[in-house]
Amino acid sequence: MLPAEIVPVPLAVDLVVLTVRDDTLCVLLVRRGIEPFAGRWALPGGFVRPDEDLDAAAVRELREETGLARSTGHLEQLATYADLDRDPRGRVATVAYLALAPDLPVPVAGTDAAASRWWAVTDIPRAGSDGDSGANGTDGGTGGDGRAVGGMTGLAFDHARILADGVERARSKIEYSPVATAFCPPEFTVAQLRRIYEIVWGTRLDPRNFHRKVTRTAGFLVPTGRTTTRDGGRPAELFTRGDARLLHPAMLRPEPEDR
Amino acid sequence: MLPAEIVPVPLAVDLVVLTVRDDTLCVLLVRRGIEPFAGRWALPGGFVRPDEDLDAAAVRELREETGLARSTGHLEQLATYADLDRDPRGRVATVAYLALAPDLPVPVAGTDAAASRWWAVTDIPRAGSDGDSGANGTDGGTGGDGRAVGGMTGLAFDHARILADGVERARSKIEYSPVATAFCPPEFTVAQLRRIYEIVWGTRLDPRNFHRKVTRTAGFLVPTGRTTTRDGGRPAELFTRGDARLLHPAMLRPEPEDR
DNA sequence: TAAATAGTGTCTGTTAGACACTATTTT
DNA sequence: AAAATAGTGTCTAACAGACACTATTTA
Repeated sequence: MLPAEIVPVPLAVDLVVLTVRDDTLCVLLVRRGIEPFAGRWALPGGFVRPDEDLDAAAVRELREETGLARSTGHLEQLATYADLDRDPRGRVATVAYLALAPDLPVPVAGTDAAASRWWAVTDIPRAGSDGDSGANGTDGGTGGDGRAVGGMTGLAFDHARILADGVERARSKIEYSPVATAFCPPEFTVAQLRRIYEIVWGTRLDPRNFHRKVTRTAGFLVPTGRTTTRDGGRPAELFTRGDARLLHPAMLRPEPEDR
Repeated sequence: MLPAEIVPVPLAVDLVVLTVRDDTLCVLLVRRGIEPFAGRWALPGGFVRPDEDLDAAAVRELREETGLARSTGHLEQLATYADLDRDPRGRVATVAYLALAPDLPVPVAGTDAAASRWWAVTDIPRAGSDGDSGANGTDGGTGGDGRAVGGMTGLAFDHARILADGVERARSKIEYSPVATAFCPPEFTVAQLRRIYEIVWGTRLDPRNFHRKVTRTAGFLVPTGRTTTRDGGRPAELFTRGDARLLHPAMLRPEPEDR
């Protein structure tokens, strides 16, 4: 039997769902419809049901919030947060997951969310703003340098920290694994993949060296033989994801640009 | 208020405490004194107290089980495990931590553990064995290839999987961060550090190239000016840890040796 | 034709791996 | 001196970054 003095805690999963759209790294946020933090923006998530494992709960939440199928994109456990004061209702432990997805149709409103939308990670709503200035969609220009995640935000709970951890994980993981392809549609060009790296890292990459690098790293890309039709330019070859799980050698993230 | 249908779960932390001793990568295991799995070997750990955060619980358990001070070695969150069937008492979520420590004196028996000792990670007790064949200490020769973590083991709960995840994390983390120094005493030689890499990776490294690599990677090592006295050989310079948190460029893990 | 994007080749500097060689100790 | 370990230098192959150049499309 369990010792009597143990206090069990409610167990939740929260999702950092990232995508690249309109040349911006975006995260899916939902506006909370209930207390605590009613009206504030938060990461999508919910409590783990008594009959499901953590991964199953994350997959279910992802489907409920985005309609994303299990096989699309990438999903991995990020970290667990259980600080005593992170939820005013008392201690709640949340297991955060990181999801990377291709540009999706407008998200579906979840069960307990009044609304949901994509936010540029450099332009997270501040405390006090109602966050509707950008209508539904991302606003084109980012105020930041393309790398930082706003420090003082109005996100509910400790979700600003979880988001920052998720973005940092994504930025480092595309260095040594091919998960950047999770941001791409099933078939994609080298230029599309390069834009992903440039946007996630906030840097510029030489198109020619990038092309050589990704096409010659074993298992990264599989040529389909097909090409895209383009407007003004040579058609690009289309690729699908290879079966490599790690990149040897890794992609090198350039030093941050001074600008 | 929390929705009524939420079932709170007991929250524990478990530690994968690794060290290098007698030229072997070792993990600290405790023999369980109480049910479930009484008599079986398990990772040290315990339930999170109502008034402490996860990191605090991990630090407390580490001190209780090993006497290890907070500042020694390295401690980081590994992953969270909450499968429904991982504990016969019902669902228990455990947040696993990875600790890397220098070779320590014989561990102290914990509060609810009948005994504790270091085990070579390649020689984890099997189901059915009582695990006392090696007396107190690690047995010199490893049966394995120096890399695998025994698949079918007799560890309690899902601790074999957690241990495997922890070892894999350690093996990859020393590639791109200087945490291998956490296995070393406060002052150490290049050869000591090289043995750490060789033992954790299960490979041989060229002493001369390794020396050049670690001494020329900015922030990895700080020379103290002192040297060791040795028996038969030129005295080696002593170093302390540098302040780098990431290695640029990373250490390269050689292909596994065929032997 | 020009403009635009895709893709190849070439040069150079850095670094990893192999290994000859020197340096400093104990026996 | 011999043995042992520490540390440096040198050569070569792989690879990243810079960038000239060719290829294939649309307007």
